[in-house]
Amino acid sequence: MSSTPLNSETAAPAPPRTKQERRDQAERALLDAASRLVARRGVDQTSVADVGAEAGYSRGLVNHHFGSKVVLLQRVARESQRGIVEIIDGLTGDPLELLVGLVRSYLTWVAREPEAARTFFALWGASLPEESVVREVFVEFDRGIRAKLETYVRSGQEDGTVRTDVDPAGAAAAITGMLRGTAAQLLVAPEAFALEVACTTCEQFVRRMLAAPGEARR
Amino acid sequence: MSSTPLNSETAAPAPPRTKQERRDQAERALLDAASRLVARRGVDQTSVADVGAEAGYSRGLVNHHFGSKVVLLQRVARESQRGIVEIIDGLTGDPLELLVGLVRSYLTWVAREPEAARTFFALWGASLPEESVVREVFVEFDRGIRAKLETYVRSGQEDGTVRTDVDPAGAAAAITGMLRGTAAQLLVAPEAFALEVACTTCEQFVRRMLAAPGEARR
Amino acid sequence: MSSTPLNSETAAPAPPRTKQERRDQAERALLDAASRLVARRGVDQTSVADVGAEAGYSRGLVNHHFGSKVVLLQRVARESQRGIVEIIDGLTGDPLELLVGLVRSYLTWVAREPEAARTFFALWGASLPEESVVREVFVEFDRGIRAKLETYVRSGQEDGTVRTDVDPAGAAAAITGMLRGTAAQLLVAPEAFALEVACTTCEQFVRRMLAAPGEARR
Amino acid sequence: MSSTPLNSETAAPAPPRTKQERRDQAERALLDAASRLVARRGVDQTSVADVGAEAGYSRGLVNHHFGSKVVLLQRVARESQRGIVEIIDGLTGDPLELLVGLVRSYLTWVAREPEAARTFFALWGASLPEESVVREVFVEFDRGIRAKLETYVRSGQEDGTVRTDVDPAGAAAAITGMLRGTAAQLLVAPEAFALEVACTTCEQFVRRMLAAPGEARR
DNA sequence: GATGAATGAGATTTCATTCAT
DNA sequence: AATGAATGAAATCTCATTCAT
Repeated sequence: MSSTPLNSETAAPAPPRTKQERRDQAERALLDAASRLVARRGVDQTSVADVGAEAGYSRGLVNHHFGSKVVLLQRVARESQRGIVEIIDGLTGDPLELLVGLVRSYLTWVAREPEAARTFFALWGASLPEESVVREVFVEFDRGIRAKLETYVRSGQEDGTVRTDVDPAGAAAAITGMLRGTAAQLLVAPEAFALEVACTTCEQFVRRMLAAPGEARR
Repeated sequence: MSSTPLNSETAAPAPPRTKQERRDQAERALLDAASRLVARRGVDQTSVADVGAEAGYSRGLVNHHFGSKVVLLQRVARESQRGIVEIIDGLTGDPLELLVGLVRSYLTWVAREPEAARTFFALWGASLPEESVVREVFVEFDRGIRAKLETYVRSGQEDGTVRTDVDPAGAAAAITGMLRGTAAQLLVAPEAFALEVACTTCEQFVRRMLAAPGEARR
Repeated sequence: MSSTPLNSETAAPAPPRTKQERRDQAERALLDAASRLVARRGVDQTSVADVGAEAGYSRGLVNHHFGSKVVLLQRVARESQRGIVEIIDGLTGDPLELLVGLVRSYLTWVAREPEAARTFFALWGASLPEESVVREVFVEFDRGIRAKLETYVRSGQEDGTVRTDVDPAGAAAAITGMLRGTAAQLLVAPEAFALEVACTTCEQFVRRMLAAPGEARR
Repeated sequence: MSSTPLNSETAAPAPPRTKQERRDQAERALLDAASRLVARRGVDQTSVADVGAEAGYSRGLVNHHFGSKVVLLQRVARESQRGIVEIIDGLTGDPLELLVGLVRSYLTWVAREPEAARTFFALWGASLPEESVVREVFVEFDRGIRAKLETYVRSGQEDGTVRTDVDPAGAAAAITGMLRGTAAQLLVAPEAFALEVACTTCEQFVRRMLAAPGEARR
């Protein structure tokens, strides 16, 4: 019954007062638990009861909060995409350097937060069959990512740092593909793979593909 | 539209005489059925009973032949990888042209045989969670693919068609990643995507990355 | 034939209020149903789905409550042993009379409650193969039973009612064996068998074996 | 086509010539294999396919030879009873000594041939539920065993070595029960049990129960 | 005589979902 | 808000049996 919220930042979250806070806290725990389990076992091998237990709650809480497993998965999928969106939105510099910089940010994210990355990739992998329930979530996501990269290519072409003989949409798709395909290889067999080499090589790819003749070559 | 059952190639195979023929024919039918269903619904949403029925046999035949679902999936995974191996092994020309040619062969394969490609990608997607039962099959496959591409890059460097400031292993991983990631985008949302543009852009990527200064630029 | 539902003991229990009550009631019903079915058909011919249905619940409830068939069977086995434990613990008198009295109590129990007895014997029978999942339950039970009887023999030897040239452990095993083997014959073919004669003869066996010279002979 | 049956006793059986010999040899192998598997895993956990394989033949041979699993089991059950019949029929001496001698023969048989004994006991155990398919085989067997022992008791009473205040049928049942129940305890937990002590004690039981006053006491 | 391909019923188990507490 | 008892569909796998070779 104490009303002093001391140490609320560093201590474990104090038991929240309001229903809304309790609700939000449970939802957060469920989403995190689902994320971990999806990364570990995959979408279909993760049960809603497991998610509840992993979150420290009951078997029934997922349905109570999300209504169905599909809704939970779509929420987790969208949350898993935020890591990548934040990377892209956090980049700075002129368009060419931004696109080159994306390579390193993306691939080191996978190495630095493999669990979060694996959640994203497990869900993406589950979207590849024709009738996947998360497919639509990734259709939208992919469209958004490519649109952003396309914009950067175009503005690079406008400010002269990017060659004009490159198709912006095609380059966006190719870069997206290269990063995702390389990151996936990394997750499947981390030990078979020199991150630093792959990273540097991908940077070269992007730079040589896009850099206008006047730009520095590496 | 011909109604003459003369064409023995397209008609249903005649009932085989020997046990071995029966076994082989059933196995073929089961693998093909499993491939179709995995492409459509994914690994976990495909039941062994469905596979038997889709193949025109009984519910129990998959276990009779393969012993378990896992064994079936690993067989299907390995078979699905053969399409890609055949593409790579079918390429000719000097190393640089071969690597550039790979791009078009790979991406048009996906467009030409989307069902076979989707089988491969659905299984690859299923290999991304940590505890996937098909993971090992793709670890080996990826290693083999990268090793082949690395060899091509090296021999290109030896015969002077490929720049020597490129890391062969890194380039192999990046090309593998680019093709796989681009193809996957194509399968997730074919309508969002101009195959020809993506194909041409990826060819540019490879050529600009690898072509030695003396080589023709496009 | 009374149509008044006054007798709350024999009527179906009222739907319970709390979760714990519901759980206990379901568990009781499942254990009783399993006991009946094991007596009738044996361990392996009893399916968990049958148990659920026989108990008036759904097919899935056994696994919901007990987790697996093995756990259920081990619970049923332990419960089936209680009838015998209660017989032994309910005996009174000096050690010799107690051991003689055990014979009649044991064998009339089999005749009086043949279903409960058959559950015990069906499970014991299932424990005889090398790899039986209930073997351990009977290893412990047998040890306990023999230990008790051994104690009675010893104290009879101490108070002079039991001959001292008898090995207590050996006598415990022999009595246990005689009762169990005789009871089993009774269950296999009740019609081939005069209970009263068998009972009297077994009492003679025990008395003549154990009675010290000063004790009355029958 | 050689006609020299050299070493037919010590060598592996020569490939038999006639169809009948081949048939008999296969049948023998199947029965032995079934016996081993029943002892190890029990009746229901033994599949006919396993029996064929354990015998070194094909999955289908059991049904080819015996028609059904039930028939095989009944054959195995009858064969498993032969060990005990041979023990009883091999005994000599006056009726009292014969019955006392039975104890040692029986219990040492269990210790000496535990696998054969366990086959018998596993099948007997399977006969205890009400609807067992081998029940009838043991009903007959028990009747036969008791009839034999009853005869011995009667003739002992006639020649004066056995007390006349003992019911012959009751004693037959009690002795049968004691031996079977003691042997079963031995098989369930051999390590918990001193064979020699149990054996000696059971001999005492029989002797004290049956010996006429003039007979030597031990 | 022997094989083993094929069937299909049935076993155990998992699990998303519903609902009373 | 949260729990967890209960359901019943569906999954994998086992297996006795049939039958063509």
